[in-house]
Amino acid sequence: MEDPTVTSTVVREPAMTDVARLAGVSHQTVSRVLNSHPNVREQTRLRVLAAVKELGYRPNRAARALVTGRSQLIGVIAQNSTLYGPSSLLAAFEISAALQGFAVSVHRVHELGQSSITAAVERHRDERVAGIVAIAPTASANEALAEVPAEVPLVTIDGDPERHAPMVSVDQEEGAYQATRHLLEAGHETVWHISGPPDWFDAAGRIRGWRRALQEAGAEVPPISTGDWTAASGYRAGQMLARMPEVTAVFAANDHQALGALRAMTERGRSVPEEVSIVGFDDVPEAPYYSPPLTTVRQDFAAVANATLHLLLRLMNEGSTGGSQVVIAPELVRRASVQSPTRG
Amino acid sequence: MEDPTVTSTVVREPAMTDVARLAGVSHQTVSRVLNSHPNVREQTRLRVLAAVKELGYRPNRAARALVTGRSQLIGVIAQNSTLYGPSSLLAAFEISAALQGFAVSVHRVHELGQSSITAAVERHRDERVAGIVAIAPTASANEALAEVPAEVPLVTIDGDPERHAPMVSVDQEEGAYQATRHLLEAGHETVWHISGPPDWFDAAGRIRGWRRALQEAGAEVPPISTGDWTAASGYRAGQMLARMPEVTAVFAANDHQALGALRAMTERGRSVPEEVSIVGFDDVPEAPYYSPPLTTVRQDFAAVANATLHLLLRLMNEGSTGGSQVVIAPELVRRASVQSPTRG
DNA sequence: GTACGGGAAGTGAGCGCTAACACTGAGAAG
DNA sequence: CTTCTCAGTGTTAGCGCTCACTTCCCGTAC
Repeated sequence: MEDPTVTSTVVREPAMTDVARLAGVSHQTVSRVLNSHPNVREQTRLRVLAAVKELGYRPNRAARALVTGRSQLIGVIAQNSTLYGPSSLLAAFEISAALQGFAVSVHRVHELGQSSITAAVERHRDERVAGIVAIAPTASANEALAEVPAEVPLVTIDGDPERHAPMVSVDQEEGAYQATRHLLEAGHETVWHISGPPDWFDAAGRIRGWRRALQEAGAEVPPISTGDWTAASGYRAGQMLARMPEVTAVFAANDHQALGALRAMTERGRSVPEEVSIVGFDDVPEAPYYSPPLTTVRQDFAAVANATLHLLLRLMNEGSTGGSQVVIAPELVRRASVQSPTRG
Repeated sequence: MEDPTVTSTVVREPAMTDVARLAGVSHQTVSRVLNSHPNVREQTRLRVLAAVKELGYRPNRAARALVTGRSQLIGVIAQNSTLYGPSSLLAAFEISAALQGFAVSVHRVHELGQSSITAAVERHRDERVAGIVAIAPTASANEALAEVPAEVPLVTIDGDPERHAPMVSVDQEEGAYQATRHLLEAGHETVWHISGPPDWFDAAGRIRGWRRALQEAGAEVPPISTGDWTAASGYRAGQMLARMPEVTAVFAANDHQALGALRAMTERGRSVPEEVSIVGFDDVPEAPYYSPPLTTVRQDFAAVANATLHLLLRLMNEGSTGGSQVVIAPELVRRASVQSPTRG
């Protein structure tokens, strides 16, 4: 039989008062040391730190969050997808945030409808996150975000540029413009486009850039094939385009659609780039190994993530930054999928 | 001039007591309603719910976490990568967790060394997460995890099977075995392997499966080309293999490496599948659109995510489940990159 | 000498919640 | 009619922190 008073002693994690007792100071001094406040004698500071280490003390962030009303947590809303762009972005953001000492709480929504976005925002606010980042590439998502009270620090990625709110995005229009110009300059009479889902701002921006380049060059603007970012949709679009002999240049709204189109062309015996040139968008790591290696437009996701975090940090500290929007420039990457058309 | 007592009133978020006051009950009753405790009269319940709605009350999870010692948060440790496997897994897990009402806090580590894993665990424990999931595909990561105190609910994905701990993984060896058998049955004398990084358990398992299939068939076990999961490394390995006429069948440890090898073969004029057959692993969404469409092994990440969550939930509720390990079976997906060798 | 200033601490309250316990009243059991 | 039970509710005490305030002490100015 053991001593009941001993067995009943719950093994409690050390709290700030335990550290204080060991260091021979008050809990307030421990708090000051841990939050690197000034006005603590160096000698005291070291004594506290030693006690922290000895006890293996771990500050309770829940308690801190309770009293300050803010946790050191950034809430991210992303969609349920393994699309290259959004998931690269997410990974990059998590890295950036960790570097600044923030943990990241991710909430995936299955669809970008208003209600699920709103629910995700609510969930994050329950958690008393310090700020929210939303990857909101569609209009419906942006409508939901517009309803979020202004006091919630919120930065949108790839959102509606018309919404006057803190936002970071890649200049899709510019990227698409460059891609299309590149094909035009290679000598193609016009460029066909396999777009992304039209309710995505990215897709719309790429369409605008493509169209602007064609119009500036006085080229015909052919009908658009609409895809859904998947290789499968690019393949279906490619099957159509492959049948039309006048198609010599295709700009796909992302690399995976470009791959699908490539495959369709190959199957139909239209060689790329000899007969048909193709340009993608994203520069996925595999793009150099497609057959042929894909010319594409690179987006700098790390830069987007960084800009997002810094915008959010400013928002959290200063309350408001107006509707500052950051736009990151994309970059054309030339590989082997573009060539001058063989004159009939 | 306004009444100073009014102007000094800070706009505070409604707390449980505010709801209680409005509903004419005690805050404890509100708590009971919100946590769906029994022994609350239906009529009272409705009154409370109405008050909650009217005030837009949002329970403070930090306060709850403080008193219960646990948040409704699951901490995930993943590596800094956009590798298809890990990121699909992560996305799938976030979905599963959200379905069960858990938020997910993700911590990305840049390397899988002991110190960074330990730091990530500590960070999550600070946060008082209810449980931790670690995607820990290397030995060093597993060593760090072995140090985690047993009272922390922890489930490892793709970890060291030798470590007697709750773990979920895909049967890599079986998948590789099937892939290799498939090539052997097509008539190839032996199968060359482009492996993943050897310190990854997945890579090691695939090597074992490949070797077992060869040995069972009495085939020669050729030297391994080691890759790092990227298409670039597959390409480099492929450049070697393409120069060796005796190479007619290649099993790449993932689809991206397979793509790189494919590219190298094509560049060297060795047609796939006519001269060389290739099998990958993962079944990335783009695999059907490679040239040729890639035969590969599919991993069911949603099943892994689900199993992980349920194991973790059991661990959280029951304290221990022994070292239960769940293994998910992979599935061979036949496409066009495998063919019988052309007899010289 | 007294007064003052400010660095270096400590004290007490309270953030919003849950757990434990106390209480109430109505119906069942004796 | 008392006693018991138990559903339904209230009361109280913290959880572990930070914030606002107070206290102490020493150096300097007058």
